[in-house]
Amino acid sequence: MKNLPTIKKLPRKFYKRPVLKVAKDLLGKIIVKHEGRKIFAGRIVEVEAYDGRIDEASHSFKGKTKRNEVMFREGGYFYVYFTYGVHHCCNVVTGEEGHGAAVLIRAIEPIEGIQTMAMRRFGKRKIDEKQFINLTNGPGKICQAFSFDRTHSGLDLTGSKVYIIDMPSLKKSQIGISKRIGISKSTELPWRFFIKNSKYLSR
DNA sequence: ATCAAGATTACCT
DNA sequence: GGTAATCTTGATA
Repeated sequence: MKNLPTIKKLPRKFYKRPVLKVAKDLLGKIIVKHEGRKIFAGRIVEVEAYDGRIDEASHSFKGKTKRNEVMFREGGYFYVYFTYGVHHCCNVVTGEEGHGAAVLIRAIEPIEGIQTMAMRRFGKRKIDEKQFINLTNGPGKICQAFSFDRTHSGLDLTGSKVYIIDMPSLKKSQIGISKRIGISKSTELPWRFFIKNSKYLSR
């Protein structure tokens, strides 16, 4: 057997790099969640970088607290928080221990587990293909579809419950860059990255 | 103890 | 385009 693509989890080394590099490199990769024998998976199409050392919009900007403790670990942990009394958002911790940097996953192209995602998002299993783009095109929607909540915060992404599968790197020309969405501080930083032609973006 | 803000979304006009 | 929903967190007293 040769020339078959190898399915490989991203290793610790991938995550322990600077947050802006990890953010761009996460585009096109596949995030996977196992729930018993059910599997959920999707292609990451939009992310934002947060770096607590220089970025006032980051939860970690003012130092370690009970809520953001996971952000200060070494790269490769899953940071999930609850906001607006309604939604969860999920992040990938990057860099070395103590950095307080993470990548917010903002939009995904659903691949596996779509019927269950539809159930969680819209209360029914059968949805029109047209609605696929509304399943996971926002950070809160992703967490609803995948059932990510604070109990998943601190999971090791090199483990077997939630992880990310390596995929070929994208060309630079396929990646779009913009300011981040929904923040009120450090708004000028161009730290949102997305796959240019994707139909599954949050906006 | 109290309070304001929040890395959002859905639904309204 | 505007805003209600809903509750945790972190800051201040």
